[in-house]
Amino acid sequence: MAKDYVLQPYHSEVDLKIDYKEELNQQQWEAVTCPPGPALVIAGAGAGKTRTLTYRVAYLIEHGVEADRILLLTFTNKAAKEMMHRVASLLGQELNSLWGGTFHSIGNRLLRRHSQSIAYPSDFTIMDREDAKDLLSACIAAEKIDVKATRFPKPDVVADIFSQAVNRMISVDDMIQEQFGYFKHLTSQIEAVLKRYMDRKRAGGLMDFDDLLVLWLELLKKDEVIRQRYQQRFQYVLVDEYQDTNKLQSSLIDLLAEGHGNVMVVGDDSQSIYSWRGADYTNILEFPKRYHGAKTFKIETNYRSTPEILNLANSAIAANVNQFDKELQAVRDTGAKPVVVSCNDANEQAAFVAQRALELREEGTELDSMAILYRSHFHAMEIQLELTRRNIPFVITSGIRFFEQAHIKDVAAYIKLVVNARDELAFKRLAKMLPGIGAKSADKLWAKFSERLPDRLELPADEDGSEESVSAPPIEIAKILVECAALVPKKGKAAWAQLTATIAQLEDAAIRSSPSRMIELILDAGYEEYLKEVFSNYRSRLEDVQQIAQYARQFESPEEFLAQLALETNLDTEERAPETEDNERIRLTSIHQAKGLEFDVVFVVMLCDGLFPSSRSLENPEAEEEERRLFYVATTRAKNELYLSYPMMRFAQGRTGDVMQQPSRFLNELPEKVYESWNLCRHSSF
DNA sequence: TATTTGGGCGTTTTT
DNA sequence: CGCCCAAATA
Repeated sequence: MAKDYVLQPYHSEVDLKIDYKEELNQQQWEAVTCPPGPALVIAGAGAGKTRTLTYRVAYLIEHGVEADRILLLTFTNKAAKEMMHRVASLLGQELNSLWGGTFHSIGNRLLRRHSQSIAYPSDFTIMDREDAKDLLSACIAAEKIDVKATRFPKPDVVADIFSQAVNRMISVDDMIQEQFGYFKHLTSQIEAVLKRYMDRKRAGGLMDFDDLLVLWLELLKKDEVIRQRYQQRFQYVLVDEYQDTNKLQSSLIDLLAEGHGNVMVVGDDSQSIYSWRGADYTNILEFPKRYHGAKTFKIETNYRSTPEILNLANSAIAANVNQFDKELQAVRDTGAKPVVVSCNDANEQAAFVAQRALELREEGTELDSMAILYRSHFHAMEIQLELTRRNIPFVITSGIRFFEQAHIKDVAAYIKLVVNARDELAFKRLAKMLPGIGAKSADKLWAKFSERLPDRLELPADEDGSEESVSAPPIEIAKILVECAALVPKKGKAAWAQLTATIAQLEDAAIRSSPSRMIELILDAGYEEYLKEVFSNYRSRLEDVQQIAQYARQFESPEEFLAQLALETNLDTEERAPETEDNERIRLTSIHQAKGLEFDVVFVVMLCDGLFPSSRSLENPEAEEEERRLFYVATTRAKNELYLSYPMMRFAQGRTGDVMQQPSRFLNELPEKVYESWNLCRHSSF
């Protein structure tokens, strides 16, 4: 323990670039300048969480800590980028040696360097959710389970069982006992699927998102040399959104900080909204117990919202039992009361939102600083239509993320196969794009193809933990494809030959060195034709692919490009194409994705019981509390104006006619004095 | 008969 | 968009 380790400024205090006392409030200042050792910062919504963390990093660096001794863990790529950017601009210098990123991206970085220690190739492929599901389906099929007769869980559900188990660090058996009791009798079969799934992943050099964390932890636990190396390297560990970490993530942090205990975690238990992903907010509640002598800082001054909005937010969260005591203090001047708007149906609600947004714009609020938030992506249907109809520009962070769209994944599959010939999923995806080849033929082709791949070399254990990876001699994929041609149905022969030729060109060293050139080649070699045939919106998809080619220019190898592609599931439109003109757009987003953002005006829509809170969450009180925290997150995004709306009727699926909706219980819980009511209903009988 | 392909319908939240 | 089932095709 570095008890008497005192931070010494590089220069005398007067020479520091940043005047911490001046730029921070008292509570923030205390956290930022605290001595080394464990620290818990409880920062309410809008209290300057990011600010505190970035100033802390700057403070450490200004006090002589080398940037590469700091590890900054965040929840989203966006948050990571923003923080790195802010620190750099605070200090007026680029900080390339500072390790900052999501848990998953840091895991990826470490595992690439030390893949030998966990018996993986360094060019392992990262699977997204869909890939993982496909592989899981294949495993269930291979187990010869009669899914109909046994009512075996769907691949989605199996994936969830596995994921929850690893993230919470419990066995699959326990996981089923606890939350999937109705599959108890299938436990041994589910475990058999898991075994097969793990074997297939390893055989194919594939990792799912969870593996990036699981194997990272395994690496540190097993390999003492590597563990000590990183424990010594990262003298300061800082974690953002700590309330959303799960057991696996907190174990990683604990292990890394084992020697020195210099961990600063920042979070807000009231904003914990990821328990469905295994997040456990007892991590934050019990941090002081786990880290003896931890200092706790509370930052409770809210600079973001008007007192009226805060008032509503505070009363919204009051119904929750499990939380730290804290009271957000408003410092802003009084503003407009939040409005609860009842509408006839979703169309009227959409009309209201559009209308109000236009009025506010007339009054001088830019569309850019307005957001429409909802619980689930499909709640935004009518609003999208209405905004399109009225020519109001908008950006939507949709349910399907940019890189998960079919055409992007198609292009990636070519590159993936060239990089990693054992990638079963990439192979099958390419095969199924050809005419006359469906799931069955793809299976057969893969069986033939994979049996012809050379055995993987036994990699020698690496004594000094060198960062160089051992590379096997390249596999000539095109050649093996030719050997499989006999199995291709007649209809697909020509296309198979073309695919073979394309792969051969991609394998060529000159092309292979540039992911961007690879993509251009894929387009020219027939993928553009394919796009035209298959998709009605060919133009926009082609543009997407061209944009990807552009984006790929910054990467020097396809491996690097693919890793980034897999981890940045969420790259925004703005980041892909920096806006040239100032065309302002209103933002549509799920509340989960709006976390950490703020807007002058916020509309929260579809506040119906059963939609928000979702009907599934009403089954247990803990889930309901989480939904309430989600509501709290939504309301605290607003700076100046907040509109909470709900339709009285909703078109029912399956049946004809409309179904009556009850306003959300979260609205009913609010004291009437905290909001104003607008009733847009034409029928006033209820 | 074995597969592929097309159409209809329902969506929690994400790295 | 993906999943599932029914019709079309080899």
